[in-house]
Amino acid sequence: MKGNESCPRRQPAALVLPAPAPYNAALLTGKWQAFPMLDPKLLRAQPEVVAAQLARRGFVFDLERFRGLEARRKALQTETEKLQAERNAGSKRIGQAKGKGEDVSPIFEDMERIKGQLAGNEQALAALQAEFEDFVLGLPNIPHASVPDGRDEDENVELRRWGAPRTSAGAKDHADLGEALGLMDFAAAAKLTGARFTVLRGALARMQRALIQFMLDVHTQAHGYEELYVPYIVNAASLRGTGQLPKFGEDLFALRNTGAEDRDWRLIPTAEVPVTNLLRDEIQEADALPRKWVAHTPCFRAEAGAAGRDTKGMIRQHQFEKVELVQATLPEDSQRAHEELTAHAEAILKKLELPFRTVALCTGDLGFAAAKTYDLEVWLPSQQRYREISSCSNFEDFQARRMLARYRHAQTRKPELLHTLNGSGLAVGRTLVAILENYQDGEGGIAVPAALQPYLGGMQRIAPAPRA
RNA sequence: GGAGAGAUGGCCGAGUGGACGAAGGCGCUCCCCUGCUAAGGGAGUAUAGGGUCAAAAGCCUUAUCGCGGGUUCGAAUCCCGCUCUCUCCGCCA
Repeated sequence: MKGNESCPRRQPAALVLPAPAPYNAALLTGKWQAFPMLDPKLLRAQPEVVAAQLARRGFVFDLERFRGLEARRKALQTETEKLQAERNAGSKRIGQAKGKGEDVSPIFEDMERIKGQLAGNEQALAALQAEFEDFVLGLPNIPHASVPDGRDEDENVELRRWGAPRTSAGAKDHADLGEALGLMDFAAAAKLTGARFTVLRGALARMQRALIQFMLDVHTQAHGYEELYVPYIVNAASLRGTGQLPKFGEDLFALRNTGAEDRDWRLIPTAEVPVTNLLRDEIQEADALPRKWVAHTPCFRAEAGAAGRDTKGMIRQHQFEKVELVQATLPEDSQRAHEELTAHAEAILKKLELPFRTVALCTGDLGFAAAKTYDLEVWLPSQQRYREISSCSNFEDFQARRMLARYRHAQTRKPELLHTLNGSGLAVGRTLVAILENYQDGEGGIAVPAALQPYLGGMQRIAPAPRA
């Protein structure tokens, strides 16, 4: 999920950010994490550092508002807790006095006063804490130090290319190819539902299923992931855990008639949500890490802000299939795991012999929850350019903090936040698109990638429909 | 969908409105004893916040016994609503 849309890229001239605070090595290379960002302790201790780091990705951190909220919270909370302590002590004294048969009426007078003050205070504090939480939940993750600075996708950095792209003109796009084969039907889907859906038939429907099977097999057998089957409907707590809520509710399909008034169920936008949330409120033993999970699910996205983009074909749909990789690691291992997970996604493209490139997203293009992201972009001959087919991100402790996903430190035996990562391995619909376009034979037929043939009963080519 | 039972710490399990963040047991950690793949003895062992501190330690403090409300000076305990789990009936892939 990209969060950059809602992050203003230009700062108003009136707002002058303080000079970045001196690089605090102790804070940034703490006992178990390189970037303990959005840690409330750091937020309070050095909000300017947070502001400066978030500014890298074009996010304006409202220092003044934060400081105001924080000052009010501190005063109110201290006072409220003092009153609570008085009340608790008073109650205890009543119990003790009664046990000895003493008169308790003077204590009661005192309690009456405390009770009155507490009622108002507790209400005000709850409201203030809710406001504070909203503010903090709206803060995106801090880019990792290795993420290149930049404003938008034009400043992403290409890391490597693989394969030889077909640069000759005349390649048909996947929608034309699929419709000509009679195996891809957008009109039928529009009748059934509306725009941005697809009906696949025959060999293409089967090829999509084969791709799912193929990807799952590679990741479970060659890359060591455990396969999961998970719910396609999740609750709000799960969406908050991975960062989709509260900020990106517009991108999600919400369900009605769920059987309970206050039940807030949504269709998953990615398997990341149910899979990563398995860790929510759990403490892993250190030797159980890394956890490596792979799941195939359909994904549902409202595409609220995408009107007019990629309107033709299967590139941007409300419903698509994806095979998702998720890892949970020790903090010190997440950087290495990120490289590894990206390589696992790349392996699928290589086995399918699809030309692609790997880019490092710049700070301005990073998703809301990500500290660092590599996108894999596959070559689409009809567009003569690379298009995203996988996004592999390291979230460090950002999701873990929201989810309270922890592990027990081997030495200290204390619970510590773990790191989470995920990546598409791959987006299946777009993989199908890429195969159609890259394997078109110029006569309306589509060759089947060698790696996929065993999953299609040895089929080597999808032949064009006979002319009527 | 109908009827009933339940939810307490890593696990099992006790808990009379007041000394309960919670007996006891298991597990785990450390120590002692023991010449030995055993047994015994002792100590410790929930989590998340806030304050203080340059920081850590420490100290002070709040909250948490499924979740949310309520009664009360005081709630694991009483009342109401909800969620989940289990059993039986019905329906169903």
